[in-house]
Amino acid sequence: MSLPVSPELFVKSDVARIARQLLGKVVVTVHQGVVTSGLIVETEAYSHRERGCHAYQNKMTERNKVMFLEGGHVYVYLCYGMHHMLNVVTNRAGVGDAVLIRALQPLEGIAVMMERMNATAADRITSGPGKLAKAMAIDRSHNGLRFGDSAIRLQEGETLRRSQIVATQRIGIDYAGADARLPWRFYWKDNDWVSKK
DNA sequence: TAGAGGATTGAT
DNA sequence: TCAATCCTCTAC
Repeated sequence: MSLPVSPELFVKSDVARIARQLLGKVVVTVHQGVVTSGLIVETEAYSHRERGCHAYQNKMTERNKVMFLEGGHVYVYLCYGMHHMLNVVTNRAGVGDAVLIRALQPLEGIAVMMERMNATAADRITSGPGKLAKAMAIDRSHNGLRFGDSAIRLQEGETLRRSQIVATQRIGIDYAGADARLPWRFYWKDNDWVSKK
């Protein structure tokens, strides 16, 4: 399947629902003519209404300004000085919501991804937000692009049943207090490519 | 303008 | 359990 994801998905519902609906979709990147792609198996929702979010209370900064573009834009930032995080901006322009893509199941370009990861096996090369960005050659040059750009796009893939989706609390945001306990991490049940804590 | 810390990862 | 690594944000 290579149907592009309808842009309406990113603006027509709340960010947690969109995070769930992104499971099974396909991320495709083209870097120096090389195509890589993977099924989304893990996501996290971030809403301007809670403390875990870079755009909490809709506060715009130099880093997060892309989050305030219309849903369907690409938000990439550098974490811990070395890892790039891939996010899908959601909601209408002016509202800072986004979905973090945390893990992929590789489809195309597996040999290239292994090479980029210095891996001798295809094992777990995209199981984690920093890893998948490196494997798919995603960096801050993608920040502010729209999904559908020649470098990065989202396509329809597999449709998951409700029973195949697990919701848990998000990872690595203890600073968010009670909001850290929101069940806004979604993953594909029993999928080997989900990141492990 | 200085200082603290982070939506992670991999090695010890 | 801890270091790597650098950009961003906050406070002064």
